[in-house]
Amino acid sequence: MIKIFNDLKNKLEEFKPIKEGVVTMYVCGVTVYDSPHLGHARSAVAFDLIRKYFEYKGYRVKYVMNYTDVDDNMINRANERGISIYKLAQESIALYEEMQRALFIKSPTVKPRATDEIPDMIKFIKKLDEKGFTYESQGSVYFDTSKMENYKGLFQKKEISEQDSEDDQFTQSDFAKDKKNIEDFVLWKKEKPGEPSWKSPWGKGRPGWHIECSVMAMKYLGKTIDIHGGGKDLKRPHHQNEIAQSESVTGKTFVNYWMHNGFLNIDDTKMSKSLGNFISLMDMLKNHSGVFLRYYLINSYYQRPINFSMDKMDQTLLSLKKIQRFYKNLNEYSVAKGKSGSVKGISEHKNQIEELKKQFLDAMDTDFNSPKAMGYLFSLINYFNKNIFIKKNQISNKIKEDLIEFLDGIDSFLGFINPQVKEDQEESGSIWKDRFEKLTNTILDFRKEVKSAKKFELADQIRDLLINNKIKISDQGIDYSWEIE
RNA sequence: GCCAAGGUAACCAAGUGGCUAAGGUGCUCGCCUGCAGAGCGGGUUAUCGUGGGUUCAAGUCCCUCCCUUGGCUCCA
Repeated sequence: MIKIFNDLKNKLEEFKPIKEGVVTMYVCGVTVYDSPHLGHARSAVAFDLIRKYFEYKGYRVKYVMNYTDVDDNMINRANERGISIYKLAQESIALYEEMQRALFIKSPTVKPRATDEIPDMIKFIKKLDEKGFTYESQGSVYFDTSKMENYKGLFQKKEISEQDSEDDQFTQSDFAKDKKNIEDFVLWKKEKPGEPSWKSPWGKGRPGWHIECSVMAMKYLGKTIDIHGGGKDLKRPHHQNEIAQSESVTGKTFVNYWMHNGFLNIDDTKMSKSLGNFISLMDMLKNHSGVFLRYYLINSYYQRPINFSMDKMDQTLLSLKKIQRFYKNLNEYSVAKGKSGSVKGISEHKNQIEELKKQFLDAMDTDFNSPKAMGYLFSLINYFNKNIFIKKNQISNKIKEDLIEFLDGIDSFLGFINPQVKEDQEESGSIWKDRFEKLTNTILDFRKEVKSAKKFELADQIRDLLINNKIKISDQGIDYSWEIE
């Protein structure tokens, strides 16, 4: 049974899909005016993990993630660069999808673009208009939040008193005068010179920010969807407004479970270009593998903020290596043949393994608590190192195969236990890889001879040369193994 | 100012009422090694920001204060 922390109700709830065996999931995507940064990666990995975990548990997942390709940022950036917003979007989407591939993020089932959905948005606003939830002001169409009961209660923990609301500085906003209520939001924005626009019953203009998500979510997933996700910054007003307009149109619950991922800060500060601590994901991938970044992100509970800093990377990398090494050791482990092992011992090991597997899955079931689950994975590793790997033939082939199957299974959503698979996919057929391996082996075979002859000084020089070229050597007595750092 | 998120060991990070507060990194000792590293094993540190309160029982619930970060409306 999967439990989800529902942000709207602020509590942990049992997940019950609308349709048995199917999960409908909508996640607010990015505004495609720039290359992706670490914060985008965080959100993308968090919801990818959730999506894939559902699939691991046997659900069929319909996963929609939109691209916002028209808004002020888009228009400003396109004008700065002297290109169309369409071209800007194409470029940014390409980069975003490159990031997805690097982080082993499965492509969403549907990836709609706002500008392709404008006729549906106009229909949607018409319906809102017919039901009396809108008004026009200065050529734009607004949603009248006072027509909706409990609008202020959405995602709100504490009641704001009328007095506080009156005192807020934003009541002096330039746009406040166009609205009836300060919380009202724009559905259709009147055309401004030099901006892209579309025809509508209210004149030329473009859609407001919130409308696109409601329209696309309902179009592809239905009037009520199981899960809606996004960054914590979208809770209010974006998601609040999505609920308001969607439920006003349909009269039904829009979303059953709301989920929000925490921010990613850098050195205790928000990433921002003006502070110069903006980390582009493409730059990051030059020095760190996508597998590793994925692991780093999954090591935090999705709801919590991550405080990123470069010096944390090293300690995290070491723990990842431990997992990957375990997987390798397990595959190479000699199991008990016939009745050579102690039956009692084998059954004890089996019980311990089953218990830790169960705890791992329980942690994942409880709101996808990946770091907690990782704790149990390490307990499993430690149990093996301590009780099984020290001697041969401690477990049966069945136990070994079961565990490998389990690890391969969870790797379908973790994506970092067995990096070999992914690397092979990328690099298979490369003659350079083959040649490089042969060359390295030749050098190390030579070093082996040198060591046998006890010319240690020369052997150490060869070792240093290779290490300086990022080839990590592990000596086991006279034998060796190596890998690229 | 208002709103939101957070403050758990040297560092990272779980734990939201109930056995000795997961796990990782670091440090340290041992095994291994020609040596080093890597690896493996043992050991190691937490009055859970502060002060009160509720309870048989609180890191976990309520209140005070302090600190960090973010948001404050056609910015996402």
